[in-house]
This record gives sequence, structure tokens and C-alpha cells, in this order.
Amino acid sequence: MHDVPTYDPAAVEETWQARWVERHTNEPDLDRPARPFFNLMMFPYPSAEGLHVGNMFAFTGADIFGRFQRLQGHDVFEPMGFDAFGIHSENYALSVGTHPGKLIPRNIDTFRRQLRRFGGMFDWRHELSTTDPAYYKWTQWLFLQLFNAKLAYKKRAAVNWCPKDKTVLANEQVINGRCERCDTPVEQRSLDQWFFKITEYAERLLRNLDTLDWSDSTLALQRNWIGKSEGAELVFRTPAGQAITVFTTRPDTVFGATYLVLAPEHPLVEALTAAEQRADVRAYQRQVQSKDVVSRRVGDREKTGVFLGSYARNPATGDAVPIWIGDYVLMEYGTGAIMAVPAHDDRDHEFATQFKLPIRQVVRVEGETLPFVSEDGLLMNSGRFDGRPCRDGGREIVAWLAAQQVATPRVQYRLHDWCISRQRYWGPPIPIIYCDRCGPVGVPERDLPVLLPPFEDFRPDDSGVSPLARHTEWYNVPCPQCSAPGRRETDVSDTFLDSSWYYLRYPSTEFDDRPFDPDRTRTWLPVTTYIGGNEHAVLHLLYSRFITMVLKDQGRVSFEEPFPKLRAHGLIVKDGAKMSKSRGNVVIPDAYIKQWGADTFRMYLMFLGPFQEGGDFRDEGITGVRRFLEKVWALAHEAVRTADGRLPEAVERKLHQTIRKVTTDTATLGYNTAIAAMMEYVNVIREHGAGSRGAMRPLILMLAPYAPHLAEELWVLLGGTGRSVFDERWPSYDERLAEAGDVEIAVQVNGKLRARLALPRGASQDDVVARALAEEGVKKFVDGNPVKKVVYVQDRLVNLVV
RNA sequence: GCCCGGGUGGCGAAAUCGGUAGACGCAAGGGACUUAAAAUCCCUUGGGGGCAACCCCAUGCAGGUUCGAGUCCUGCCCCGGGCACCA
Repeated sequence: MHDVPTYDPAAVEETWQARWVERHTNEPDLDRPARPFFNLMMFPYPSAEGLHVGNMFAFTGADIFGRFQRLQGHDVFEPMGFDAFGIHSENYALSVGTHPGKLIPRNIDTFRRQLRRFGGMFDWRHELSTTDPAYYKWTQWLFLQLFNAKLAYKKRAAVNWCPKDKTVLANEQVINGRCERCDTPVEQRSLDQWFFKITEYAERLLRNLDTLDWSDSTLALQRNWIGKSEGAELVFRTPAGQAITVFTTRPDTVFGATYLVLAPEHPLVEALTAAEQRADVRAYQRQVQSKDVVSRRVGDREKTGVFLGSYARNPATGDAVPIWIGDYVLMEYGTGAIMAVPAHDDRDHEFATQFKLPIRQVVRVEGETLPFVSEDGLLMNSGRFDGRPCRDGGREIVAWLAAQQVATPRVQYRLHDWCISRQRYWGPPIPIIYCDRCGPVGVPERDLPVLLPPFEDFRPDDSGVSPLARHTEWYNVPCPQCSAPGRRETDVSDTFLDSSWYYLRYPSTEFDDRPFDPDRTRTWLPVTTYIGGNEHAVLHLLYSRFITMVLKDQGRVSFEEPFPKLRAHGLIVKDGAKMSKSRGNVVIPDAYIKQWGADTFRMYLMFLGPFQEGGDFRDEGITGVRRFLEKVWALAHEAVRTADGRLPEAVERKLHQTIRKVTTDTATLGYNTAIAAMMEYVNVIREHGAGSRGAMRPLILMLAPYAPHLAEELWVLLGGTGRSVFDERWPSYDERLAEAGDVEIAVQVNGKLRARLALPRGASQDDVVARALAEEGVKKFVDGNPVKKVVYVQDRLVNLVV
């Protein structure tokens, strides 16, 4: 064995990272690409802790995909940016006594350094940060497009208020009644808020899901979130003529509705309350209001409520049914009022039992006892609808009641309008000026951006208004329409608005007079492949789809789905447990990259489990990958000194099988098995002592997406003359060579494996059976019995049934 | 409660149009080289039985379909994630 120079990843990686910059290797021609491929990954929030291993895992997987596409001959655009506005940065700045405006640039510097160091194929010409006025100018512009289209509106609303972060939260940011950031129980407050009418797009957002190439889990999450229910609104009238409208998904059970329940906040409660019940009703309402959202929604589920002392007529039966209020009915969903069918709804049953209300069975299902909710039954106690199947009967009942003007078919979504205002500092100011004469007026485009003033005093307070509202010199401005004294909106917008359009900005970052250039957008969008975590399956992805639909409706883009192909990666855990600071098991990538090199670290991350499922990070495992790269390094150096000739047959066959496997696996993000296949190939080369150029060059090409620095280095060593291995083409394989040689055929007797035969491909059934019967191990089990049946699978298996 | 995933060696995991279970890697044990160690190389490694060729058992549990089931069907159990008093 000749001397092989030591593999020094740090040196190799530094050299090539410098060359990539000098040679503009990662900068595609954005104006005239032959085969554009927009490889997008979810941009990170630049935390003070730096890039963590979860980011690194995601970016590595996405980068491998981009590099693979590049080798397939695409012009791959792989940009990177920073989602740097938001409560997280602001809270961190407060906790360490600095200003987010100072903190964020430092954090971004760290991230940029880390992202270069791990070897991402990023086009840094197109880096963006959502906090850059050149970016948020257009975030504000986007708000104005929705405002002008009447898709943004302000309303006083009971909103989620986090007493710790002192801000309003979107429904999506409330987890089990608690703030998703700080876990504080969320309170209800009534404030004026800006909303986007995403509910107007609910049906389209739902329907389009069928056209998307997304993972099933992500699609399911979105469907769930949109939460479509079909049913009807039914009207119950009081003797005084008041109409109480309820929403139900089970109009077939209306004959079983024995009472009504309204949400305690329902506007009709006052009018429906009898004098003698007034005190009790008031007390109950106060009690509910004082509950925090946690105990109302998820904590104590015991049914409570109060009788209002009045009645309404069931439109189907004509019976007078009592009207109650109860906090298990929510004002935000449906009409805030329900018809209670205690026989066929568990919650209603519980309530009726508690308060001794009548229970009337109207559905019969074999073997079921009350209460049950099945729709697979026949109606009973339902007048002329008796005996009808539930679903048909329901339709007929709605038609019957609709003719009397007391029923309307209705579709209900769980999705709420998107509350986008935040009473905080670290975000883009909402570009609105209030004028006593003109009302809310959009800031004219020529005056954008509305700069976020660099106030040192940005601490939020309990007032329910933004810190910007403390600065009269900032918010007092003339009305852009009539020049009368006006006042700026002092709320800033939600971070999810920043991230709802960043993919549109990337190809157009150099244009300061337009948010996204029409030509660039036509060339590069929609995004070819989007890779990111399922934690954004609902919020970010739903908002981005909505914004894109709005832009499409305004004729600003030609597509309505920004991410036709999306792949979600899994989560990475450490030694079987979720990483967290408190557990002390957070993996800091820098230390690993320093010790092992970026190429080894990238490959290890991809080897520890299926990319789309995540995996368990264990320190011990990394040595295997490093050993593999050392072997490749040594074989390549050996190959240089070896005369090239035809590969040994076994090596050639394995090579073609490997190219086949690595190609399909890389294309489908099956990185762990692709790496395993390359390891197998290297093992075969070593067994045959066949480390020649012909054996190694295709391997280096396949390895390039995974270990780009090493591949560049070895490509030059093996005679590559171009500027980069990524200007080469992915190797192709020959199916015939991959399938050459004998196949092993399993011989079963009665389904149990008894022997293996090595035979040429394509042997006939008769030959195989004859050979099988000659085997000792087979004879023994056939034992002279006649073979009753032969199952033969060409080139794989024969099963003799005796 | 509902909706997605997922349960395979000591460990991370392969194999799903039903067709040779455990590829690849880690760890462990044995050996070679070395004054020694590291590194490297070779061998063994799911469980049980046998001197051996071999045999039996084994993919969360219980059934079923099939010549044949990790894979399909029925009913359960457990783990992870999401939604959740949504009418």
C-alpha cells in the first residue's frame, strides 16, 4: 500500500468554500436559466443560541436535494434568509438588556457563518432578512393590497391575550389554552384588531389540497385545521317572536331536540331572560367570564349552565323547549347556539342528565343503547320521517323546514379570520393612518416603508396598546388624503405575515421598486420543491397559500399554490429524548463540525434515520461515517496510481446497482439507504482491490451532494478539470449490467425456506423445479410425496406444496 | 374522543405491487499487526438446540386470508405528533 496523505477535512472544506465564493459556483443565472429549479427550505429564525442541530438536519437534507438536482442538469437556485422579526427576539433582547435592532444583526452574522461552514449551496447574493426595511417595505405593501381589496378589516374582538408577553395571540398561537411561547394561561380581552379574511378562502384552501404533492400528514393537518362541517341552520322561535338560530350537523335529529343552549355571551341572552332568572343568569355570566381560557376549554369539563326561564318552539315537533345558557357552547363557532339532542350527543346527554332535562330517542341502531351518536341508523319518533335512514331523512327534514323558512343548509368551517395585529415593538408597523374625517387610510406606496423607529423604550406594557403608542412624535402625522391631523396605527404585524411571501422575494431581492419582478417570478415560481418541518404545517403554509391566492386574484402572480411539492422532514432527538436546554442534551453543531468536519457531520445526520421521519442523534454513530469517508479518500488516492482497466465483473455489477439505488433514493429523500448503498459499494471495491478511476469517479459524483467538499477535492485528484464537480453530470447506469450474473432463487417446501439455488437469470420453471428437487435439504422434506402444486416467481422463488 | 405517523436484534435502522427478515452502521467478543497502545485489517454476533450437516422459534398482542404475511383483513395494547366541549 502506498502512502496516502491524511484526510484533513478542515483544510479541504476551507479551500473549497473559498473557491465556491471566488468562482460563483452557487450563483445560477436568474434571468436566463435553461432548467430553473427553485430549491426552497424554510428560513430560520436567527436565535441568539445560533443554528441548532435541527436546523442543520433540515438544511442538509434540503441541500443534498438541491445539489442532486444540480447534477441532474438543473439551474438550482437555493437561497437563504432570516425570519428575524417577532416576539421571540424581542423577549430575548429584553431579558439580556439589549435592543433587538442590535441583537439581530449579530445573530444573523453567526448564522451566516455557520451556514457557510456546513457547506450549503446557498446563493448569498439573494440573502434576505424580514427586518430589513427593503424587505418589510413590501410586507407593508402586501398589507395594503389586502386592505384595498377589503380583505383586511378592523374589529373589536374577544382575543387571546397573553399576560406575560403582553400581546394578542392568533388562535394558532394558543396551545391548550396557553401561550405557545411562554406557556402562560391565555386570558380573554376585548380589543380592536386587524384581521385578514382568510375564511373567505376556506373552501379554496381546502379544495386545492387535492392538487398538491405534499405528504399525507401535512395534508391531514391542514384539512383538520380548516375543519369543514356540513349541516344546517335551524330557527327556533319564542312565543314573543324572537328567532334563535342554531347550527347543527345532524338536522335528522331535530325531533330529539328537547332544549336549547346558548353561549353565555350570546347577544340574545339578555332579551330571553325571564325576570325571576335574571340574578342567576348574571351571576353565571360573571362566573364564566372570570374563568381563564384554560379551565373553560380544557380543564374542568363538568357541565354547568343556567335556565333562562323562557321557551322556544321546536320547528319540527312544535313543542316548547326550555332555553339555557352553558359555557360548553362557544360563541366563536356556528351561531353560538345549539339545539340539544341528549339522546344522540354525549355532551348534551351529560348536560341533560345533570339538569334533569328530557331525553328523546329519535334514531334506532341495532344493539346501541342511549346515548349514541351513530348516523348509521333509522329515524324514529320523528313523525312522517320515521323509518328513514339518518342521512336521507336529514336532507328531507331540511327541505321540509326550509319550505317553512326555518332551515337553511349551511357549511361551517373551524378556521377563523387571521388576526394579524400585535401590540408589540419588533415588527413592521401596520401602514395605516387614522383620520377623523377619512377614517383609516392606507399609507401611500411612495411613503413606504413606514420605518420602525429605533426607540430604546420598546418594553410592552399592560395597556393593550403597542409601545409605539407612547411616542407622539412618531405617530402624529397628517392624513395622506386630506392633510388634517392624523394618527398612525401603532400596532405592528404578525411575523407570519413576514414569512407568508418571502419565497416571492428571493429571486427579486435586488429590485427596490417592486416586491417581486414579473419576469423573475414567471421564471422561478412556483417553488419547485419546498422542504421544511411539520411544525409549520398549519400556520405558515396555510397563510402562504392564502396570500398567494389573493395575489393571484389580483393578477399579480399566475399561480395560486406557491408550493406544489412539499416534503416534511422529521424531528431529531438526542439519545431518545427531545432536545432541550433543561435536559442539557442540546447538540451544538459547531463542535461536531470542528471535530469531524462538515462532510462527516452532514452524512451522519442523514444516516441516522429516514430524513422524513427524523432520528436519534448518538455520538457513537458518527465514527462509522467518518471511517467510510476515510476509505473513500484512501481508495481515490490509490486509484490515481492504478492503471485503469475493465472493472471486475462483480464490481461493475455492484456499481450499476449502486447508481440505480442511489439515484432513486436521493430523488425520494431516502438518504439513509442511499448512503448505505454507497458503503456497500465501497466494501465491494475493497474486497476486490479494485480502487481504480473507473470505479471511483461515479462514486465521487454520487457522493457529491452528501459530502460536497470531499467530492470536489477527489474529483480534481481523479482528473476532473472543470471548475466544480457540480458542473458535471450525475452518472447513469446500465440496467443489463446491474442485472448481470446469477440470481439466487429461494426454494420453499410448504412455504418454508429449505434451500437456495444460484442460477442464471431467466431459468425456466421446469429447470428450477428439477434442480430444487435434487437438493438434499429439499428431498428430505418432500420425502417422496407427490408435489401437489408449484408456485414459481421468476428469478426469485419456487414453492413446492406437498 | 377524532385525525395522522409508528412498534423489527444490545443500539440506530433495512426489507412493504405479499415472495430468502435483520442490508448498512454502531457497540460488544475473538484474532492479526505492534515493545505497548491508538489506528488499521480479519472473524463472530436475533433467541434456543445439536459435535456437526442442520433443526426449531422469532417483526407489539390475539385471530383470519394465502402455497407463502413484518407487509393484507378484523379486534386489541403501547409510543410519538396534531385537533379538541367545533354542535
